[in-house]
Amino acid sequence: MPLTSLRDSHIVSVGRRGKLILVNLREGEPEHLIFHLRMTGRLFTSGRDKPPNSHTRCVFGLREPDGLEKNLFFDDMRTFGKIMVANKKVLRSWKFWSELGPEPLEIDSAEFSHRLKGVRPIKNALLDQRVIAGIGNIYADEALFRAGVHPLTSAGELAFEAKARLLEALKNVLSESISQCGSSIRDYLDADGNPGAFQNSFAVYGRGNMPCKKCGTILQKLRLGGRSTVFCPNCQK
DNA sequence: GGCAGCCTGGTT
DNA sequence: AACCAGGCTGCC
Repeated sequence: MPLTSLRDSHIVSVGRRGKLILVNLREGEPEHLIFHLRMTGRLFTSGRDKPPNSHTRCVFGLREPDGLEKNLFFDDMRTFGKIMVANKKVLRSWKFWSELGPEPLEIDSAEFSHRLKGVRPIKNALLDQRVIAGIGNIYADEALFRAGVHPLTSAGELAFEAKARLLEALKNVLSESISQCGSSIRDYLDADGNPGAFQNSFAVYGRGNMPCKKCGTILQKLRLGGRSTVFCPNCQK
C-alpha cells in the first residue's frame, strides 16, 4: 500500500505493543501506521520550517485540530527501522505481530513461568519477542542480574521461584527505566529530544571486565544469540 | 539452533 | 583496519 494513501487520514490515538509504535487512524483503510525504531530510529514532531538532515528517512505532514501545521520526522541513522502501513487484515497476517508475546508489565508469575520452556538459555528466551514482548539486550541483562539468574541457565530448568524473581526484576527494570526517560547509550532521545538517564543505573550492561557493584567480582562477557551479554559469575548462578 | 547480513558512525 | 552498537531476518 503506497504511503500516499495516508493523505487526509486522521490520527485518533497512538499506542504501543512490544517495541512497535502504533499510530491508529480513523475507521477505514488504512487503519494503522506502525513504526519500529530498531537500533537508531527516532520519531519526533517539528515545525514546518525544520529541514531534514542526512538521517531523515521520512517526513509526514500533520495538521492539528486548531489548524497548526507540523511535521512528523522519522530519522534513522542505521536505517534498520521500519515503517509499515496496514489495515486490520494486513496486521493480523503479519507474523511478527500475530506471534508477539504478552506485555511483561501485564502478566503474573504463573503465565511468565508457563511461557519459559525448553533448554535454550534464559537470555535467548527473554529476547524472543514471541515469548514476551518488548525486552531488549539492556533490560534482559539488567533483569537477569537483579534476579540472580545466570544468562545461560536453561529456560525450562529455572525453578518457579527464580522465574517469579525474574519477572519482578523485569517489571522493576522497565518501570524504573520508563520513569527515567529510558537509556541513552549514544543516540537515543525521546520524542521531546531528551536523553534518558537509566544508563546511569546499569549494573552490568556495558560493564564487562569491570567489578560487580554488589560483590566486586569482575563481570564476565559472552556472546549469546549474537548479542553481547554481561553478567556477574558470583551473583548470577 | 546459530550467525551473517543489513547500515552508519564512533572507538580502539 | 577492525571491532562494536538499544534488533530482527533469512539462510545454512
